[in-house]
Amino acid sequence: MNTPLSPPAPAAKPRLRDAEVTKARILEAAKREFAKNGLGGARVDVIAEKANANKRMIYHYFGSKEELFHTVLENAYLDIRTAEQKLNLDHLEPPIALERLVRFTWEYYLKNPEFITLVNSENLHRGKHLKKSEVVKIHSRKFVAMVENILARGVASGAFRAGVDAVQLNITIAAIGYYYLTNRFTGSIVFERDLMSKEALEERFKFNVDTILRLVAA
Amino acid sequence: MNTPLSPPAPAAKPRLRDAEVTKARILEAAKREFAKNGLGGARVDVIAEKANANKRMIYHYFGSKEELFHTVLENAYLDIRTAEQKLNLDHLEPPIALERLVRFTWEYYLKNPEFITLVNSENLHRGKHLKKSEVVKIHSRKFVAMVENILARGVASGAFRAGVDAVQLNITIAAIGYYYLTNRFTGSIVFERDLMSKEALEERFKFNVDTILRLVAA
DNA sequence: CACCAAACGCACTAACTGGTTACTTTCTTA
DNA sequence: TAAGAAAGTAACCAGTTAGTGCGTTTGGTG
Repeated sequence: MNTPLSPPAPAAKPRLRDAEVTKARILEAAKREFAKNGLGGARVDVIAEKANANKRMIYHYFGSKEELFHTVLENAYLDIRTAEQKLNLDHLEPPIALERLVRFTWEYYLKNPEFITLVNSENLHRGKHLKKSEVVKIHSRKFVAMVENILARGVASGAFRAGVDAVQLNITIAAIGYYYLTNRFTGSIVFERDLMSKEALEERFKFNVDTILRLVAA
Repeated sequence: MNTPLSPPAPAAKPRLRDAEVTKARILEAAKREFAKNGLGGARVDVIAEKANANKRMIYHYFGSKEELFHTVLENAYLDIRTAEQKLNLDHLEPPIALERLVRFTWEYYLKNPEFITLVNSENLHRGKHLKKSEVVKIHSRKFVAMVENILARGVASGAFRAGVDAVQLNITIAAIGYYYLTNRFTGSIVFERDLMSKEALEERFKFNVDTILRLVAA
């Protein structure tokens, strides 16, 4: 592509107009706005403003508010599934692998609170957008296979009991972190403790690891 | 109040205009509409129509859309807490009591799906409405005390291990049911199974009881 | 460097939405 | 039973919202 004397880095050419960069800015702003207010509560004008883009561009690149939401949601799923695959749990001792997975899930939710809110919003809409995303299903299959592999190796080594369903385990690992964090506001009120203090988060994480390991223990 | 010859039952006088009945109709319609579309997505006109009441009445009785939501949410919490208290778990064997609680929680979520969506909506708004509800806190304290009692009796009888925090246990019991049901749409897509079939629900319930009993087992 | 497609911006609209004004009808009670 | 209070209604308003028509600017290419 580059001539011998041209700058080597592709990023060295900062164009004033760049469709990809603008799209990315819109997606990032949309993720935040959708996460903050839900699909119904999010405002297209606010997304445009936060993205430092013209509202017209949103319709040019994404067609409609719903299609924009669809893209944001799909990206969010692909992001967490990709990160999970990078964990490389297949070569670890099964109990260690499981603890790593519980930790990863917990920390991912903590660092990416938009993920939780986007998923909640999608479920409020009965999963109508995600249904169309074949690519998400493919990635999810790999993820389930990963957990199945850990379970099978654990049973073989005698560390785990047999008969634990990988999907149920997956759901449970997600649940005990997700619920705590998505309901952190009402939870802090109902239980009259700050569920988000550093100590509370640490305590909950340990509790979660304990819950999962006891669940599969031989 | 009644003269000796007047009808004895207070319900025997069906008035065309009854503030309490109208309020109740509005609250019921609002619960459904808020649960279906969230606070932001719900439409006051739709609530009025579904309640078979004039929109003006909503503002007359509740002041604003947000105050209406507040009332609906508070009622939802009071309803589940009241039902929990009626379980009368204090005289049962601790493991039986815990299983009953897991079953109750699961079935309550199944029969009252609006509860989950209302709580999600409230958390999207950072708990701003529930904060004001002192009465909810009082009921919640009783609930935590109930679980503490079960745990203490279980430890005393040797059935449970010591050191399990009642609040963490509460959260976990709620989480494993709540997450499964609130994310039933995306979950059914991602895991490529119908999570809401009769068999799937039965399987999940058993898994949940198992999870909790293993968690507290001595 | 001329050209044209793609990127971008402004100003607009039709439909909607929470909330209100001004009014009528029904119920209660002195 | 008269009268006032409470319940209920219809029409309306001002601000907002997703979505567009159309003109302008930019940058790559022959």
